Amino acid sequence: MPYWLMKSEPDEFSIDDLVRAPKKTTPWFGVRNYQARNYMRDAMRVGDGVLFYHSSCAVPGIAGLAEVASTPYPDETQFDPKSPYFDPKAARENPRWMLVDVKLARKTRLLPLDELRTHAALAGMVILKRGNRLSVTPVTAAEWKAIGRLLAPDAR
DNA sequence: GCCAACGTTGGC
DNA sequence: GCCAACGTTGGC
Repeated sequence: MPYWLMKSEPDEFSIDDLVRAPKKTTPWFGVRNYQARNYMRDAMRVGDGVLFYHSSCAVPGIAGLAEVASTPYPDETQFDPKSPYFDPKAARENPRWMLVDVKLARKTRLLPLDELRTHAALAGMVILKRGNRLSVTPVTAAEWKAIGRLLAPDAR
């Protein structure tokens, strides 16, 4: 599965933070859900496409395109007692939380959740399913392509 | 290993 | 701020 959607709360880390990041790359820290971790640890490959999604904000939606930029490695924040993501059960010799680096491809116009819902081609997206809370979800090639069209530089 | 209680997510 | 949905925890 070479395409993914990854949620971030813009108050915490936004597309503009990624634009400003060194090498326009960030470790995708703070994921504390096993299924989401497993996608990063077991399924992602360098170069996979990523939809950068803003959640828990005034207008949730896709804010940019990115790509997986590293193989998996331990999330440092799990070892830091001062971090909100500290996990007392994690140990350096036995890390519990793994992440990948995510590199910006380009910031796009905001493609709101409301708009995603209007497109039949996107009706099956995991993100649109009721009760979905997973912060990392697979995206199909067809969905990726449809979103690419909606986000083409000359698209509305 | 079950499952009730609890905590978190995230759209609204 | 509300609350539905769902994941995790912990007593048994």
